[in-house]
Amino acid sequence: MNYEEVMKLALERGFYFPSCEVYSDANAGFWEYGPSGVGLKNKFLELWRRELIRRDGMMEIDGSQIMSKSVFEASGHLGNFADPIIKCTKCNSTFRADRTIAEIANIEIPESADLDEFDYAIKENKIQCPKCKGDFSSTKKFNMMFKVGIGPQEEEAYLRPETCQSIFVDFPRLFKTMRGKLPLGIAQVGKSFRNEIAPRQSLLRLREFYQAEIEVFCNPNRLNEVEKFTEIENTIIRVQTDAEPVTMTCKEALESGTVPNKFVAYYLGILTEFYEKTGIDVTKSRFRKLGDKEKAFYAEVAFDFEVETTIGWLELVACNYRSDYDLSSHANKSKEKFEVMDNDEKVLPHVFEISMGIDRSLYTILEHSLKNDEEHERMVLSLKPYLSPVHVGILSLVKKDGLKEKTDEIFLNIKRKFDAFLDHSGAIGRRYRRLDEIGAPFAITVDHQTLEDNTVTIRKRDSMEQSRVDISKIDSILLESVAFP
RNA sequence: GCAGUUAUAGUACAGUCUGGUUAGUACUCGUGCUUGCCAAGUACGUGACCCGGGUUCAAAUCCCGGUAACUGCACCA
Repeated sequence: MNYEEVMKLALERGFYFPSCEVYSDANAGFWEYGPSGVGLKNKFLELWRRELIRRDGMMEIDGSQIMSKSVFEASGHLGNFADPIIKCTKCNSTFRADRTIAEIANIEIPESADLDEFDYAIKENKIQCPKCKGDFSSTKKFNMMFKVGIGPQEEEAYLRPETCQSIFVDFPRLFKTMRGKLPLGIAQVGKSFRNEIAPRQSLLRLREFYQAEIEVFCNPNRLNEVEKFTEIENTIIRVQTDAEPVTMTCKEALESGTVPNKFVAYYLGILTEFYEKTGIDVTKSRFRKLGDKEKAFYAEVAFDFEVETTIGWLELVACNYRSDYDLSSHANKSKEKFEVMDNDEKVLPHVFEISMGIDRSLYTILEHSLKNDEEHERMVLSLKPYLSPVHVGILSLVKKDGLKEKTDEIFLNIKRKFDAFLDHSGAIGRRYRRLDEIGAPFAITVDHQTLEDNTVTIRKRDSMEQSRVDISKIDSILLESVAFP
């Protein structure tokens, strides 16, 4: 299904919708999750915890969203997370100063250069607006971080532009108190904030968005000593270094040198296995190796995990080998020690990061799962049962003759164990269709026979097949069917 | 941020050009009846002109300004 169909479903069925929509000054780039969206998100994160955090023995933290100025001085975000921009005084178009100068005058000025340098180059080369030939204003820095003022003095602090900085600054304490041993994965789920110039396409480019980030701290001298590698050596991944993605096993990726070491290959493998279990079609995925110009300022090697959707390739996860960039920066700035012992060796750990965009992942799951079943004239959201916001609909065939009471009784017995949805009203077919659209894998219907022999029918979402089971079996059937893999 | 397009119920659309009665339709949603396993029928009901200003006796409709969404460009650590 395409973006429009997913959007319609999201609005009609409570997956997500614009923030503050009743007010006309609502800003672009902010969206909220409704009940169905929260259900899906929570279950997605539970799967993430199972498949990555627990599988690899990582620890999870929950840090502050507002962080002090020093953090971002050290991380480089105050210096580098800003683009030099110039604005045309005539038509108001905004351009990147470095790129415009490179394009027109063929002069390369690094983006981190002094602003004077850009102004000088623009003046010397008489560079004008490519659109209207107007003159440019002087160069300014546009920083994508939101600044906030703390306390009555409004002291300078920032909303985090990525969740991982808490992981870096917390690393010394966590390693000491939680009996850390390299390699050590530390994870965090939470919101990040970026003042995007042009937010677009609902969940796909937000100003306030969810990330699930993992930072794996490792000994850079032991990147090929990964025992767990055998678990994923035959897992198939798709890697793109040139024009087209190539399908290969993790072992082949390692041996061909496509992926630099066992350590990175292992995480690309378990990440792919995770996404396969979300129901995203991983044959439409790729790890795209980024060139030097595309990489973030802190990354040494970078792979973007991208998935093909109806609106093109979508970046869901950034995998960056950040080396010791972050820990040494924070060590220098804070004067704290970040080295740790790895057996007898004292090392400043390197970091491999798996930075997942949750909102984009949820969109992709919805797009890949939503099907138009033309034969039965219905939309079906074929979510994996363990990701569905509603596990089971509990329906009475009709309200009268005591069926309602019997249905209520069944609902009462299972509503704390499963995400169950009770519905008595309207035609039975309509109620099935509604459940199909929010991805409920099962519907249990109470009919007249139920009153005689204590059996109900269970309907499966995808096949629409029904079977009769004893009420006493409902628990165990559901337990097995909606369990995480 | 630039350009173009658009903005009417939960959703999709009509009406706007040519200002004028109670803003219409479909689906959805709620209640009743009916039926009794896949969006049926039937009756009733809830629900909307993006925001602000201007023109006018009168503005959903015309004008100006904002905001948002879509498309393209630019941007995307």
